[in-house]
Amino acid sequence: MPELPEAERARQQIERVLGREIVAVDDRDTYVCRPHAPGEIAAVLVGRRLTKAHRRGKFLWVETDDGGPDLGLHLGMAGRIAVDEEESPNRWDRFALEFAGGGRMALRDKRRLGRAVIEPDFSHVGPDAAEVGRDVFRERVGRGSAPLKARLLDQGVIAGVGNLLADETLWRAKLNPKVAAGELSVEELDRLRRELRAATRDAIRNGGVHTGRFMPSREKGGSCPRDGAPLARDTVGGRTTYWCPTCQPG
DNA sequence: AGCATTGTTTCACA
DNA sequence: TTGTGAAACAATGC
Repeated sequence: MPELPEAERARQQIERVLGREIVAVDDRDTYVCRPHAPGEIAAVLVGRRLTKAHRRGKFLWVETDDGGPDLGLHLGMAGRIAVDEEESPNRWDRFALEFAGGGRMALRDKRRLGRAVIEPDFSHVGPDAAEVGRDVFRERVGRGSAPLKARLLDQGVIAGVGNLLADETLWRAKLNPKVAAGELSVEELDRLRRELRAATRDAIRNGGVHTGRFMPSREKGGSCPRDGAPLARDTVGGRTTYWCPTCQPG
Protein backbone atom coordinates (compact mmCIF):
# COMPACT_ATOMS: atom_id res chain seq x y z
CA MET A 1 0.00 0.00 0.00
CA PRO A 2 2.26 2.73 1.17
CA GLU A 3 3.81 5.26 -1.17
CA LEU A 4 3.85 9.01 -0.78
CA PRO A 5 0.05 9.41 -0.92
CA GLU A 6 -0.52 6.73 1.71
CA ALA A 7 2.21 8.19 3.88
CA GLU A 8 0.50 11.57 3.70
CA ARG A 9 -2.75 9.98 4.79
CA ALA A 10 -0.91 8.33 7.64
CA ARG A 11 0.52 11.69 8.65
CA GLN A 12 -2.98 13.08 8.78
CA GLN A 13 -4.04 10.20 11.00
CA ILE A 14 -1.20 10.98 13.37
CA GLU A 15 -2.43 14.56 13.60
CA ARG A 16 -5.57 13.29 15.26
CA VAL A 17 -3.62 12.27 18.36
CA LEU A 18 -1.47 15.37 18.80
CA GLY A 19 -1.65 16.79 22.30
CA ARG A 20 -2.74 13.59 23.99
CA GLU A 21 -0.65 12.28 26.86
CA ILE A 22 1.15 9.01 26.12
CA VAL A 23 0.59 6.55 28.96
CA ALA A 24 1.94 3.35 27.40
CA VAL A 25 4.07 2.22 24.46
CA ASP A 26 4.20 -1.21 22.84
CA ASP A 27 7.70 -1.47 21.41
CA ARG A 28 8.19 -5.20 21.92
CA ASP A 29 8.79 -5.99 18.25
CA THR A 30 12.56 -5.90 18.10
CA TYR A 31 12.63 -6.06 14.32
CA VAL A 32 10.30 -3.15 13.68
CA CYS A 33 11.86 -1.13 16.48
CA ARG A 34 15.47 -2.03 15.73
CA PRO A 35 18.03 -1.05 16.90
CA HIS A 36 16.10 -0.26 20.06
CA ALA A 37 15.69 -2.79 22.82
CA PRO A 38 12.16 -3.41 24.15
CA GLY A 39 11.17 -0.65 26.53
CA GLU A 40 13.70 1.79 25.17
CA ILE A 41 11.21 3.79 23.11
CA ALA A 42 8.64 3.55 25.88
CA ALA A 43 11.10 4.99 28.37
CA VAL A 44 11.47 8.22 26.43
CA LEU A 45 7.86 8.63 25.28
CA VAL A 46 5.68 7.79 28.26
CA GLY A 47 4.45 10.97 29.86
CA ARG A 48 5.02 13.04 26.74
CA ARG A 49 2.69 14.37 24.06
CA LEU A 50 3.13 14.40 20.30
CA THR A 51 3.15 17.96 19.02
CA LYS A 52 3.62 17.92 15.25
CA ALA A 53 3.54 15.32 12.46
CA HIS A 54 5.91 15.60 9.50
CA ARG A 55 6.51 13.69 6.30
CA ARG A 56 9.21 13.59 3.65
CA GLY A 57 8.50 11.11 0.90
CA LYS A 58 7.41 7.95 2.68
CA PHE A 59 9.24 8.82 5.89
CA LEU A 60 7.25 10.10 8.84
CA TRP A 61 8.39 11.68 12.07
CA VAL A 62 6.61 13.23 15.00
CA GLU A 63 7.86 15.90 17.36
CA THR A 64 7.31 15.57 21.08
CA ASP A 65 6.81 18.20 23.72
CA ASP A 66 9.41 19.86 25.94
CA GLY A 67 12.25 19.17 23.56
CA GLY A 68 11.69 15.43 23.67
CA PRO A 69 13.05 13.15 20.95
CA ASP A 70 11.36 12.75 17.57
CA LEU A 71 9.54 9.51 16.84
CA GLY A 72 10.28 8.21 13.35
CA LEU A 73 7.78 5.95 11.58
CA HIS A 74 7.79 4.13 8.25
CA LEU A 75 4.95 2.07 6.82
CA GLY A 76 7.17 -0.41 5.02
CA MET A 77 5.55 -2.55 2.36
CA ALA A 78 2.11 -2.95 3.87
CA GLY A 79 1.72 -0.80 6.95
CA ARG A 80 -0.81 1.84 7.91
CA ILE A 81 -1.55 4.01 10.89
CA ALA A 82 -4.63 2.96 12.82
CA VAL A 83 -6.06 5.53 15.24
CA ASP A 84 -8.77 4.77 17.78
CA GLU A 85 -10.06 1.78 15.83
CA GLU A 86 -12.44 -0.83 17.14
CA GLU A 87 -10.32 -3.92 16.58
CA SER A 88 -7.48 -2.79 18.78
CA PRO A 89 -5.15 -4.14 19.80
CA ASN A 90 -4.77 -6.14 16.64
CA ARG A 91 -2.46 -9.09 15.93
CA TRP A 92 -0.74 -7.02 13.24
CA ASP A 93 0.02 -4.03 15.44
CA ARG A 94 3.82 -3.88 15.39
CA PHE A 95 4.13 -0.70 17.42
CA ALA A 96 1.57 1.28 19.37
CA LEU A 97 1.01 4.27 21.61
CA GLU A 98 -1.75 4.36 24.20
CA PHE A 99 -3.09 7.65 25.41
CA ALA A 100 -4.73 8.92 28.54
CA GLY A 101 -8.44 8.34 28.14
CA GLY A 102 -8.11 5.08 26.21
CA GLY A 103 -7.18 6.20 22.71
CA ARG A 104 -4.60 4.32 20.72
CA MET A 105 -2.41 4.78 17.68
CA ALA A 106 -0.85 1.71 16.06
CA LEU A 107 1.48 0.88 13.22
CA ARG A 108 -0.58 -1.94 11.72
CA ASP A 109 1.58 -3.92 9.33
CA LYS A 110 1.04 -7.48 8.13
CA ARG A 111 4.41 -7.71 6.40
CA ARG A 112 6.34 -6.38 9.37
CA LEU A 113 8.67 -4.28 7.23
CA GLY A 114 7.51 -1.06 8.85
CA ARG A 115 9.70 0.81 11.23
CA ALA A 116 9.49 2.76 14.48
CA VAL A 117 12.59 4.48 15.82
CA ILE A 118 13.65 7.32 18.07
CA GLU A 119 15.56 10.22 16.51
CA PRO A 120 15.41 9.03 12.89
CA ASP A 121 18.18 9.99 10.49
CA PHE A 122 17.03 11.37 7.14
CA SER A 123 20.40 12.57 5.95
CA HIS A 124 20.30 10.24 2.96
CA VAL A 125 16.72 11.03 1.95
CA GLY A 126 16.15 13.34 -1.00
CA PRO A 127 13.62 16.17 -1.23
CA ASP A 128 9.93 15.30 -1.22
CA ALA A 129 8.78 14.23 -4.68
CA ALA A 130 5.69 16.44 -4.50
CA GLU A 131 7.55 19.51 -3.28
CA VAL A 132 10.83 19.48 -5.18
CA GLY A 133 11.40 22.52 -7.38
CA ARG A 134 11.90 22.46 -11.13
CA ASP A 135 15.61 23.16 -11.19
CA VAL A 136 16.46 20.74 -8.39
CA PHE A 137 14.33 18.07 -10.05
CA ARG A 138 16.16 18.52 -13.34
CA GLU A 139 19.53 18.32 -11.65
CA ARG A 140 18.80 15.32 -9.41
CA VAL A 141 16.65 13.15 -11.66
CA GLY A 142 18.16 13.93 -15.04
CA ARG A 143 21.50 12.21 -14.57
CA GLY A 144 23.12 8.80 -14.50
CA SER A 145 23.02 5.75 -16.71
CA ALA A 146 20.47 3.87 -14.62
CA PRO A 147 16.98 3.43 -16.06
CA LEU A 148 14.72 6.40 -15.48
CA LYS A 149 12.38 4.35 -13.33
CA ALA A 150 15.23 3.26 -11.07
CA ARG A 151 16.14 6.90 -10.67
CA LEU A 152 12.58 7.76 -9.63
CA LEU A 153 12.54 4.92 -7.12
CA ASP A 154 15.81 6.01 -5.50
CA GLN A 155 14.70 7.71 -2.27
CA GLY A 156 18.04 9.49 -2.04
CA VAL A 157 17.33 11.27 -5.32
CA ILE A 158 13.76 12.28 -4.58
CA ALA A 159 11.61 10.79 -1.84
CA GLY A 160 8.16 9.28 -2.10
CA VAL A 161 7.90 7.46 -5.42
CA GLY A 162 7.15 3.74 -5.19
CA ASN A 163 6.62 1.08 -7.80
CA LEU A 164 3.03 1.91 -8.66
CA LEU A 165 3.35 5.67 -8.61
CA ALA A 166 6.41 5.34 -10.85
CA ASP A 167 4.50 3.34 -13.46
CA GLU A 168 1.52 5.70 -13.26
CA THR A 169 3.71 8.77 -13.61
CA LEU A 170 5.80 7.43 -16.49
CA TRP A 171 2.65 6.43 -18.34
CA ARG A 172 1.12 9.88 -17.84
CA ALA A 173 4.35 11.57 -18.95
CA LYS A 174 4.69 9.19 -21.94
CA LEU A 175 8.23 8.27 -21.00
CA ASN A 176 9.83 4.85 -21.27
CA PRO A 177 10.91 3.43 -17.90
CA LYS A 178 14.09 1.93 -19.35
CA VAL A 179 15.59 5.04 -20.91
CA ALA A 180 18.75 6.27 -19.19
CA ALA A 181 17.80 9.10 -16.83
CA GLY A 182 20.71 11.19 -18.01
CA GLU A 183 19.44 11.08 -21.59
CA LEU A 184 16.26 13.02 -20.90
CA SER A 185 15.82 16.47 -22.36
CA VAL A 186 14.93 19.41 -20.16
CA GLU A 187 11.46 19.39 -21.68
CA GLU A 188 10.99 15.74 -20.80
CA LEU A 189 12.20 16.29 -17.25
CA ASP A 190 9.80 19.17 -16.76
CA ARG A 191 6.95 17.08 -18.15
CA LEU A 192 7.90 14.23 -15.85
CA ARG A 193 7.87 16.50 -12.83
CA ARG A 194 4.53 17.97 -13.79
CA GLU A 195 2.92 14.55 -14.19
CA LEU A 196 4.50 13.29 -10.99
CA ARG A 197 2.98 16.15 -9.05
CA ALA A 198 -0.38 15.69 -10.69
CA ALA A 199 -0.41 11.92 -10.17
CA THR A 200 0.59 12.36 -6.55
CA ARG A 201 -2.03 15.02 -5.92
CA ASP A 202 -4.73 12.86 -7.52
CA ALA A 203 -3.68 9.86 -5.47
CA ILE A 204 -3.80 11.77 -2.18
CA ARG A 205 -7.23 13.15 -3.00
CA ASN A 206 -8.69 9.89 -4.25
CA GLY A 207 -7.37 7.67 -1.50
CA GLY A 208 -4.17 6.08 -2.73
CA VAL A 209 -1.91 5.16 -5.62
CA HIS A 210 -4.18 2.31 -6.66
CA THR A 211 -6.76 4.89 -7.79
CA GLY A 212 -4.52 5.98 -10.69
CA ARG A 213 -5.92 5.79 -14.19
CA PHE A 214 -3.20 3.42 -15.33
CA MET A 215 -3.57 1.05 -12.38
CA PRO A 216 -6.55 -1.05 -13.53
CA SER A 217 -4.63 -2.06 -16.66
CA ARG A 218 -1.47 -2.81 -14.79
CA GLU A 219 -1.70 -6.59 -14.89
CA LYS A 220 -0.87 -9.45 -17.19
CA GLY A 221 -2.91 -9.12 -20.35
CA GLY A 222 -3.66 -5.47 -19.64
CA SER A 223 -3.91 -2.87 -22.37
CA CYS A 224 -3.17 0.85 -22.46
CA PRO A 225 -6.12 3.01 -21.28
CA ARG A 226 -5.10 5.61 -23.85
CA ASP A 227 -4.61 3.68 -27.07
CA GLY A 228 -5.52 0.11 -26.24
CA ALA A 229 -2.12 -1.36 -27.09
CA PRO A 230 -1.09 -4.46 -25.11
CA LEU A 231 1.16 -3.42 -22.26
CA ALA A 232 4.79 -4.46 -22.03
CA ARG A 233 6.05 -6.07 -18.82
CA ASP A 234 9.57 -6.45 -17.49
CA THR A 235 11.71 -5.94 -14.42
CA VAL A 236 13.14 -2.43 -14.23
CA GLY A 237 14.97 -1.05 -11.25
CA GLY A 238 14.39 -4.36 -9.53
CA ARG A 239 10.60 -4.09 -9.70
CA THR A 240 7.91 -5.45 -11.97
CA THR A 241 7.13 -2.74 -14.49
CA TYR A 242 4.29 -2.22 -16.94
CA TRP A 243 4.28 0.34 -19.74
CA CYS A 244 2.68 1.05 -23.08
CA PRO A 245 5.14 0.34 -25.90
CA THR A 246 3.18 2.64 -28.20
CA CYS A 247 2.84 5.85 -26.21
CA GLN A 248 5.95 5.29 -24.08
CA PRO A 249 8.43 4.42 -26.85
CA GLY A 250 12.04 3.75 -25.97
C1' DA B 1 4.58 -25.70 -3.78
C1' DG B 2 6.37 -21.84 -5.62
C1' DC B 3 6.36 -17.18 -6.76
C1' DA B 4 5.29 -12.35 -6.39
C1' DT B 5 4.76 -8.24 -3.41
C1' DT B 6 2.78 -0.78 -3.26
C1' DG B 7 9.92 -0.86 0.68
C1' DT B 8 14.59 -0.23 2.53
C1' DT B 9 19.21 -1.61 3.54
C1' DT B 10 23.32 -4.04 2.67
C1' DC B 11 26.66 -6.08 -0.05
C1' DA B 12 29.27 -7.28 -4.29
C1' DC B 13 31.17 -5.65 -8.35
C1' DA B 14 32.62 -2.63 -12.12
C1' DT C 1 35.48 6.27 -4.80
C1' DT C 2 31.14 6.24 -7.05
C1' DG C 3 27.35 4.18 -9.29
C1' DT C 4 24.54 0.31 -10.24
C1' DG C 5 22.14 -3.99 -9.49
C1' DA C 6 20.99 -8.08 -6.88
C1' DA C 7 19.98 -10.23 -2.53
C1' DA C 8 18.18 -10.19 2.11
C1' DC C 9 14.71 -8.97 5.22
C1' DA C 10 9.28 -10.71 6.97
C1' DA C 11 4.94 -12.31 6.06
C1' DT C 12 0.96 -12.92 3.34
C1' DG C 13 -1.82 -13.99 -0.78
C1' DC C 14 -2.53 -16.19 -5.14
